[in-house]
Amino acid sequence: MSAMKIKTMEEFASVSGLSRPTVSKYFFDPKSVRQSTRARIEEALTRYDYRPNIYAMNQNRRLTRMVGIVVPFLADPFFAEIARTIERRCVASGFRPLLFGSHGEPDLEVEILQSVLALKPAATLLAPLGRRSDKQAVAAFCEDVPTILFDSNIEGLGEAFVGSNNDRSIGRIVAYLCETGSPPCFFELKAPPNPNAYKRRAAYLNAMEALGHEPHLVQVHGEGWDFENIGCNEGMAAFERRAFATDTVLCSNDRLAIGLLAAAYRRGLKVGRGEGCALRIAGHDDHPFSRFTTPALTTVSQDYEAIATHCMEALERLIGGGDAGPRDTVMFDGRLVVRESA
Amino acid sequence: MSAMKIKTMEEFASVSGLSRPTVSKYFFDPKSVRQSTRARIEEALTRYDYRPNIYAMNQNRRLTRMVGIVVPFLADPFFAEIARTIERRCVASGFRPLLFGSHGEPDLEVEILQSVLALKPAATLLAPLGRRSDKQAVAAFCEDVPTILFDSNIEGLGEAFVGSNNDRSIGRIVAYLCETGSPPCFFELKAPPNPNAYKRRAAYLNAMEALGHEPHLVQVHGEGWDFENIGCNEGMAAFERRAFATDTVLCSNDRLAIGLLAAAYRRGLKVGRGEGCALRIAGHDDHPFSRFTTPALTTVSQDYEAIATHCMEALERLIGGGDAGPRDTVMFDGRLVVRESA
DNA sequence: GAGATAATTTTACGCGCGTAAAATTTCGAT
DNA sequence: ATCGAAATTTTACGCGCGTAAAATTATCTC
Repeated sequence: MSAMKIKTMEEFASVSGLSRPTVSKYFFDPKSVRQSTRARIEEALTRYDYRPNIYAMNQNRRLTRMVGIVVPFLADPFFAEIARTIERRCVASGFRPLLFGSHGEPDLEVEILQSVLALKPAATLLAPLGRRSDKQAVAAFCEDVPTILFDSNIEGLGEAFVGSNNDRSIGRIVAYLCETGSPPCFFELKAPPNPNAYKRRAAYLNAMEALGHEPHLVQVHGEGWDFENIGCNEGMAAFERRAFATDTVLCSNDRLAIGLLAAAYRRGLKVGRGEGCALRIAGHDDHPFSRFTTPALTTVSQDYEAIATHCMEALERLIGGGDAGPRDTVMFDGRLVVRESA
Repeated sequence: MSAMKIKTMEEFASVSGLSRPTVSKYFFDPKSVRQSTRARIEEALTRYDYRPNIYAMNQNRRLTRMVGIVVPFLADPFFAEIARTIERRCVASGFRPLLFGSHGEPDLEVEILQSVLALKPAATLLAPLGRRSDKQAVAAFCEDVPTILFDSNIEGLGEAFVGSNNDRSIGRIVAYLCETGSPPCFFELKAPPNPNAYKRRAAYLNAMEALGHEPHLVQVHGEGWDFENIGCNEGMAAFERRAFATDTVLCSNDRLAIGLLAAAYRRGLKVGRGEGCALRIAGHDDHPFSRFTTPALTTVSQDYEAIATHCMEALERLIGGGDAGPRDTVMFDGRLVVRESA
């Protein structure tokens, strides 16, 4: 490796004895230059470690291989996990993912979309904030960048939506809970940030009605994404005021359930479905750590791999095929994961 | 808002009746143009929603306000949390953070550093993979970009290191555990990915020796960052073979502890320091979810806020002051967080 | 109101790279 | 060895923007 630092493609072309555009062609597709030319470039590459500036490339390439991935909250393990899965798939398909978290803030989401736009990505996978999103700004972004929505849908926006069928997954776990014990109450935020929560509430009400049980919503106050904390504190308060009409609680998501589990423990309530248990608690999402709660959390697994796979398929179709076709909406069924807590 | 879409600064300058460089000056510093000019631009800004392309800006600006933040694994809540804290501080100080996770892969870390370099960031905050990092590549990066290492140190690299004093925090919790019950065994990976783990092991051995107790390392096999899983499975096996010489276990980090907590539960071992408890378990880091385990995890809190604050201070000093000064190393003391598990 | 000086804007060029069109080279067929 | 088509490389220009230097405009004196 030579000591001389090569910073630009011009310099690198010069030391390989070629013109810059030829080198540029090589970096776009090594097979697009003559074999002997390729050998010269690759020989130079062993002597100097040069790599093209990706942002300068993106500025000019008609089509980049960049993919923007935007999620509402990266410190939420659910989103961290799904983002990780999608990122891996992107890399495997030869794309360059760039991950952003909106920190739950609509303004930041808009700003992120602006800077994703500046990247000229081939496409973007967006899990919008949802209710709080600046819909106009998101719509404007979708005009300019082929966008696939995931996790939470904003009707009519983007080329596709990939998510989970809350209706069916909540229906399934409600049915399971009713079959194996008393019908569940539903523990949730009164004004949740994520639209899925609304779908789940509706799904719970439907499912209970269909099974002929009276629904019990236990709605607690709380803002933001600090779900475990809300679940724990508000759960304690709910126990205090005997808010749960039955001994079974279905939580709107696993993070609330983890909080409620902690609250139950503090109240001395044994959770589970065995002998001597005072309470059953279930969640939704199959959060990466739900397997390790004590007791392990019964939940509905969102199919991370299937969602990621379908996102990538939709993405490749979007990039490959010229005609967009109608906006397609795919919702995967959750898988009931019976563990110890319910 | 006019229907016409403004894409470039040229276009925007044209509709504001000015030349592009004037507009460029405005966006660098609104006060740098005449008051009347500024008014014209801002009036135009209300009619057209134009924003400069940040990547094109970065390509040319002598100094950008970009800050690269690189962590080894974003799906680890510890890193997600510290990254979030630092990101917030960056935004508050008027920087534009760009967050990357290496997915535990040295190759990806190198690639990320390459693309961070292309961003021409004002500085970079890097939590390196550590043991598995390509040290040469990291060193080359540090030559080109003012870099502050955090969480895990690579001696001599970067302008500063900000982290936790493992020696003192492990010393503190070992002392606490010894005072309040039997001396702890130390539960860890045999070949951990993160260098802090080695420091903690050494600190444990030191602390035990200083207190006149015989140390007991329980080292388990496992690769990667799936710590809860390793902690649970290997913890089960360790219980099986009675690997823990005492009834107290200090885990190398909270994620292992969360796994071990799950293993103990499955074995029917009651964890805590009260009556009828079979085992005490403690961790290290004060992982965001450690408050919500059952029982709540006794641990040592890393001072996220202090680390983030000092990172930003070092960053501003680095950018502001011309002379770098000697590499400064700051290590914050952890805070003993006594909860229920030990 | 003319001339000098300071503040501001514009011109001209550059950043690192992509890409269409022109120029060159290569290669097979004669 | 010669010609022509195809493959390849180079020339020339553009992307969206920053910035130094030149040109313009505003401000101040007398």
